Amino acid sequence: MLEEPELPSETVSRATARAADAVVVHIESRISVGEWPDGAFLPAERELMAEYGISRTVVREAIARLASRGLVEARHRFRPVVRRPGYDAALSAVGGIVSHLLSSSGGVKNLYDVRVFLEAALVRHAALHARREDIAALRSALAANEQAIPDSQRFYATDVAFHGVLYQVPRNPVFPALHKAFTSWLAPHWERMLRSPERNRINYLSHREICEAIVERDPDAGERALQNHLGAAWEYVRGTFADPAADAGPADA
Amino acid sequence: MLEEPELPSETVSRATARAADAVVVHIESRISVGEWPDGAFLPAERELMAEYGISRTVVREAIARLASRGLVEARHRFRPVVRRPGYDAALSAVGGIVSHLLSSSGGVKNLYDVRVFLEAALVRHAALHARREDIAALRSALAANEQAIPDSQRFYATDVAFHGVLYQVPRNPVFPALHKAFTSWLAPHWERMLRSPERNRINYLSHREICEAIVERDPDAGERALQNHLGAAWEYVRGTFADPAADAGPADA
DNA sequence: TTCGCATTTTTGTACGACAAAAATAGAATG
DNA sequence: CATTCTATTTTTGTCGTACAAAAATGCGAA
Repeated sequence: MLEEPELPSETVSRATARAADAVVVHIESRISVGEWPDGAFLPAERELMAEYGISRTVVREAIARLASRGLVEARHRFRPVVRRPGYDAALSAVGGIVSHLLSSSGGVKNLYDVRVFLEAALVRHAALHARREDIAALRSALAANEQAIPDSQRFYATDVAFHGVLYQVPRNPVFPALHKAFTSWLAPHWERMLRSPERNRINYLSHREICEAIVERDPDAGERALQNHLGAAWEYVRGTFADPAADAGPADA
Repeated sequence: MLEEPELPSETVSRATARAADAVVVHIESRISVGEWPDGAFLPAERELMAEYGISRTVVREAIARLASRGLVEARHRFRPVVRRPGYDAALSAVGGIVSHLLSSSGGVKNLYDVRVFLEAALVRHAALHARREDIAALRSALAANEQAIPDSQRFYATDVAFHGVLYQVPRNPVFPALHKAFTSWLAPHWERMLRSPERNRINYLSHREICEAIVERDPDAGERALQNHLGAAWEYVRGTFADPAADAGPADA
């Protein structure tokens, strides 16, 4: 069924294209066409060799490139698994660089500020456009949050879930993906943050304030509450990493 | 059946990691330490072979992985160039996946909506926090925009620049990187959009409205103006790509 | 000096090989 | 019969070598 796929090299206009590039493009198209459904195994390397008439070197390079682009998930010594790209796959692809950026001066602060900025806008949006089911989800998450106050471990999970509801309100799949990305990127710092039921209680009250503002359809109050909430949280995580430039902020501990 | 196989994605904790992984990590550290400054050439493959005592296969895989993460820029048949990762490098790393997402149903709309959402928030922020120099930059961009009305080519550039000023106001390098990413991702669609001096004039007037709202410190008016502006633009680009799900919006041409 | 050409280096690709891990088949057991 | 353990076959990760083509380099000529 698969005759020589002809490896057209016109895809890359400049310079002589790598052989692997054409294979990458072709496999990409086969994936997006649906020849291999999400979760399917890619053919063995030798099979692809035979199909495309290329050496294993090229096959491996092509697979590596596909893996780096998130279209296949290649675990060590396992057959590559086809992954239809999603918004979270896209964001996990940046994970590597982001980890570098986070270790650079001010990286955490920059990323955190973006999160605060985005989430403040999300609260405004929720206050103006949240539907009944959104508010129900928010209240449910808030209740779970309250019940978890004594258990810091569980509180963190419900905390993340509460904020996650905000990302679901716009009904745009990019936002939940962003939420996942933010939490996974910033999680290392949060986990080092000292926790306590008292601290959890304060955070819970902030969540309730945000929730109430949304219910009251008051975007300004919601935005203010969220900025206070996350601003206070920043003061707590600030000490968990050594970043000389982090002190550039309001100089008070 | 995919049972969750405990996902051992810890890069190097497991000893069974790929040989290339260790090399990648080491080279990463050498780059971030500054052993090779930005723009320097990476040593030849054979040299790295000798240094790390590994085969060329592994060297090449390591370089490919570094390239996919944006730490080196490997052009065909040229020595890899070291690139200190920045926020835009991070976002260009997602480019590959995003292009797939854009071709999927509703992908353009989702991304565009996120842009509108973010930019609306940026306008609010600018209206509340723009400094004198920000407003000067905004006015300057607006003037350039006005002068470019007859020349659609140049108008597009000044259009992008005007919106870019909004991303600079928060003084957070993530935002300009996002602006670059958005424009490059959505550019193919914009370029196919038909343009005309009349259309340019309308867009310019929208820009002026946004600028005035910022100067007047009126976030609500600014947000409204921007949403009208980008909403109208969407109606114009909507026809430039064939996406059946794009008609889910208000059904009028 | 600068330009053009020949030589060397380096990259891209191919082929073959082998150890180790995974996948599979087959035998032993209840 | 189903199940578990074992042996065999695949498959992957890595290595080595080889060679064409492109780039880098050096060298001679104008």
